[in-house]
Amino acid sequence: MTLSLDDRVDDILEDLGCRVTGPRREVARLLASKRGSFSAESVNRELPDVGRATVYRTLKLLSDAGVLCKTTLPDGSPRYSFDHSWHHHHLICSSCGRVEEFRSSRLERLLCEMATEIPGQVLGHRVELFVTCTRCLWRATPTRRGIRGIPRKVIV
Amino acid sequence: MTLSLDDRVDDILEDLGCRVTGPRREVARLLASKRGSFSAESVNRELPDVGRATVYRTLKLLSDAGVLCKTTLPDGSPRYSFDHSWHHHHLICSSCGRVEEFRSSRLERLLCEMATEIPGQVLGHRVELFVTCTRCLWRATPTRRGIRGIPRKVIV
DNA sequence: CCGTTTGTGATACTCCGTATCATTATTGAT
DNA sequence: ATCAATAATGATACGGAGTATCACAAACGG
Repeated sequence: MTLSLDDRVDDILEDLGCRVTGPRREVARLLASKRGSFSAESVNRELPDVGRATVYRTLKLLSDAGVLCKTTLPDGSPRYSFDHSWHHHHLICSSCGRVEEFRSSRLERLLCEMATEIPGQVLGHRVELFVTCTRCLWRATPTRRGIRGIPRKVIV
Repeated sequence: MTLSLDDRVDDILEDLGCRVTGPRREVARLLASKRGSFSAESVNRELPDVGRATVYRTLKLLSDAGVLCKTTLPDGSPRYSFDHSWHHHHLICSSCGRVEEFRSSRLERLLCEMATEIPGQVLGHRVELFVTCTRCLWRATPTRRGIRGIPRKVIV
């Protein structure tokens, strides 16, 4: 049973030594209702009573706190999504912008090894896979049988 | 002997079926003098006689043509750098923003394998390693003996 | 050298994010 | 319960990044 952000904000803010305020709760309540990824501007639009600066400040706060994480779509536009606290990477649909998480221990091990061979001090990494998600594939060429039969032409 | 962008623009533009114009040559000449990565706005500032729109248009043109490639710094700000035409990834210095290229066939093979296990159609990928480059490490703790002795605490 | 086509630059706009700053709300202490 | 210290807010304005528009200028093929 995971509490939604809506229920956890107060604790999160207290843990950070921040004040629990109305606007921050409003942002959290809205975010809790979001599935997938969203833009800062959408949050701003959907909360006309909360100042723009406060929206951005709160998103940054929650990102720094590890509650949200920020991704960049292939076209450069930023998206926020929930960070499920374990180290992960993103599967980004180039078509609809949907962001999903993935992780691969093999990938992590390899990157960790590579870090020892790289000049300078490696601080972290980011891996993004650009995909057409199953939903978009489906929309493009709907088949009774699902996505079976669609060629997997992997360009990497 | 590699010709600098300065010398190649005319051919590149002709290959693309574009006209060879003064402003485009000016941008190319400036880019040729750049080392590492740069922002669109710096190009704009350094070429007051070339319109802002033209600068952006030319950068996009050269990016689409595969001459430049666009990276995103950890803070989200875009940077352009030369694309050395082979598939590669970026080593980004979190401290000074310097961008270097790297590639690892092991990494490519792994990502290619992973693509078959991922739902949806994988179109491509992006891997970024965030580092403190040797130059910045050196500036932080200069030693007679170079960067030897600096602990490699890899957080991945 | 002339007309078609492409490119240019000024302007204005959107989005994303931050700085400033006077005003308001939260909070710990009383 | 009240109060002062402090943190947060929202309005405003700004900077960077990028695109749309459109009258005008340049390129180049014939």
